[in-house]
This record gives sequence, structure tokens and C-alpha cells, in this order.
Amino acid sequence: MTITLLSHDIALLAHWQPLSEALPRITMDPAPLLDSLPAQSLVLCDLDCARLPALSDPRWLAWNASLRIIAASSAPRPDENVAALAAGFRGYAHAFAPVADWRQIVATVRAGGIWIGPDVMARLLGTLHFAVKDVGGAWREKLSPREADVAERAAQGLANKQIARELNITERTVKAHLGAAFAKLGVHDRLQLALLIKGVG
Amino acid sequence: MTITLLSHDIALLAHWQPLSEALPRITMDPAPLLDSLPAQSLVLCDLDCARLPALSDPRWLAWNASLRIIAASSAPRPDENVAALAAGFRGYAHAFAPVADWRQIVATVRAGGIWIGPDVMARLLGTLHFAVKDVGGAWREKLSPREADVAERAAQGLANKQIARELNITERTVKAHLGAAFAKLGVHDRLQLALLIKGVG
DNA sequence: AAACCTATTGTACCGAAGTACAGTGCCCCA
DNA sequence: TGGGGCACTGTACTTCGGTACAATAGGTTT
Repeated sequence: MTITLLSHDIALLAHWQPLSEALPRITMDPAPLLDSLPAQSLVLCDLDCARLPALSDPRWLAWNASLRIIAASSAPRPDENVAALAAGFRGYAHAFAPVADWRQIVATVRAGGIWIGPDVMARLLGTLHFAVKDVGGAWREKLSPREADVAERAAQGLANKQIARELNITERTVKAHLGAAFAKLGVHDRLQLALLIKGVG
Repeated sequence: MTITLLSHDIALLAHWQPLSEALPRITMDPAPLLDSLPAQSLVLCDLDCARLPALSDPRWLAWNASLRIIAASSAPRPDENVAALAAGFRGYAHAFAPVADWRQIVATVRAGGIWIGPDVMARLLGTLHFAVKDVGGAWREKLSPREADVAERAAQGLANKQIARELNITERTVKAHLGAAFAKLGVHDRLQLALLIKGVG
């Protein structure tokens, strides 16, 4: 099955080339092209494309009903991601993501699925009050109980001094536990620790 | 990597056989088996399996925290799908979906993703679009474009020096933008900023 | 023209975070 | 009876983050 590549960025077209057997279609005005594609066609669409309707444009709903369009953004944002999915896009990813990732995304969509990144999935789950807070909780097993206590609080935004008070230990001990946690988890500071523990980033 | 197949339906086990190099584990009581599997194991679990806990059973949360379980149903229903995701399952699909589809689902989950069908995704977005958008995009609108650039990178764990290099500005300017972002968003440091932007905590 | 927002940079300072190099005491396992 | 992991603490140090008090310049609004 051929893939239609839709972008005005030569570098991006080159990046995507390995995904598509056919040559890219060159067009200055994307709308008529989208209208003319056969049903079920797979399309990679660069959202930075000139003359592209806004995601809120109802035409996207029509196109996405007959086609399978994956959105690409050179600067992905969660809100744009959600808007794209709401507009019916089958996926949303960084335009210059590794080709291997793009292959995976394309394969998922081709199989009738929707590609959704961990970032947006985390928001969805959080919004739904899903009790999956410890999915990805492997970090805890790598730490001693006390280290986990400290790491958890640091990841919530507490200062060392606050953690010390809360656990009835000195700030020095907090630093010791945190340092050990950094080493064991392969991070360098509490922010990276938080992103790891919270399963984002 | 081996895949554990969990079903009491001989026909289904045969259907899944091509997915797994190893022979299926035969068990009458699934719970102990799930307890004993090594972390990160990939499991295909037939929800029609006898003696399986209900999806609301908290043990699923524990299992899904350490394993990667994909639910299969011979009669998929959207509500069951949502319940499965809420229980932490990494995917939900028709048990006798084509093997090619199952391969795709397994690949997606193995890559750390969650496989979600188009129908449920549409329902999720239909009901949650606005809530998610609020969580995900509100902060950006409160900041100037440049402040948002800096804040976004800080929330990813980059140091001021790295951000400065990336945006071709001095570290001082990064600090200025960050300070302004802190004030506008009502936080006091980059960690709280990250938690706010990432929509966690 | 004045007021305002934005983007940019400078110097200087303070406190928090993180690390290096220690030490003590407890418990468990070989 | 060691050795090792864990919990805890100390002093001293460096680096980073954040703020205070500035300045310059381009753009928009009133």
C-alpha cells in the first residue's frame, strides 16, 4: 500500500522517503489532494504545511472519515496532539522522529489502530481518575524502602528540608538517600527523578 | 522475548500460537501464574478465562504494574474495554482478531505503548477533549511565546545552560524568561513548573 | 508621544542542591 | 567473624537555581 506524503519541507520529505515506495506528491494546495485520494489511503501530513486548514476545520472530520491521516509536527504540543486526535487523525508525532518510530506508527495505523504517545495517554488516564498511578512503578523496586520514601517526596516537589521534617531525619540524610536514588535510577537531579517517577518526559 | 498465553479455550490458544515461540502455559488457576511471572513479561489474557478475577479486582493493578498484559475478549464491548484500560491493561482486542493484528498489538505494547481501538478512542476524546485540553494547554496561553519555549524545555529536565545553547540566548535570558513564567503560573521552581506542565502531581 | 509588552543581557548575591570524604550502628548472610 | 547492604549523620565544598536591581531595544496600543 502506498503512503501519501504531505509536506512543504524538503528535508522532511527526504526523512519520510524510506517509508513510502512511491514518490511524494508535490502539491501547493493540500485540500484538493485530500479530496481526491482513494478511501482508506494512508497519509502522513505535516501540520506546518502551508495552506492547511486549522485542526478545528470540519473538513478534517470528513477527510479523516475516509482516509487514515497521521499528523506530524516539528514542535509537538500536547494540546495540539489532542486537537489532532479529536479531528480524527489516526496519530500524531514529531515530524523528525526516527524512521523506526514512524514505521511503528504507520504499522499501527495500518492495522486499524490509533497511535497515541505516552504523554497524552498519561493525561487521559489522569483525567479519567484511572487508578494506574503505579504503572511504570519499577523504579520503586530498584530503591531501598527509605530511598523510595525520599524519592517519592522529592518528586512531588518537596524541598530537602521539608522531606527531612516529614520523615524525622536530618537534611543530610535526605541528601544521602536522594544521591543513592539518583545513582540507582541513572538520573542527575530531582527534576529528572520526578519525570521518571511520574512516568512523563 | 517470550509471550505468556493465558486462556482456557483450545481454539484460541491455537490461534495465538504463531505469536509465541514458547509453548503455552497450561493452568487452571491464573492468579498464581500471574504472581510468578518475571517483571515486564508480556501476557495475552483471555478475559473469558475461568477463575479470573473481575476487572475491578485490585490485584489487576498490581499485576499490570509489573507485567504487560493485553486483554482479549471474544465479544468486545466498549465498557469492558474502558474497564480493562482502567485496570491497567496495555491493550484490549477481539480474541480472534487476525494474527497480523495481534502481531501489531504486541509490537505496540512491547514498545512501551498502549493499544487502543478507534471506537474507544473516539468515545474518550468525545467526552474528555475539553478537560484534557485545559490541563494541557492552559499554561501556554498565559506565557509569551519565548517564555513558553523556555518553560517547556525546563520541564523536560534541561539545565539553564542547555536551554540557552538550544535557543541561542544567554543563560541570563533563560533565567529571566523562567522567572517570568514562574510568576505567571504561580510556582516557585522548575520542578513545580514541570509537574504543572506535565499535568501530574 | 507616551505607555506598555516582549525579548534580551549584565552584575551581584543568596540559598538550595548535589557531591566528596568521612564516620557510626544495625542486621543478615556466608 | 568477617563482608555487605541499609539507615543515619557530620563537615566542607562546588555548582546550580533563583532573585534583586538594573539597562537597551523593537514592537503595539492608546
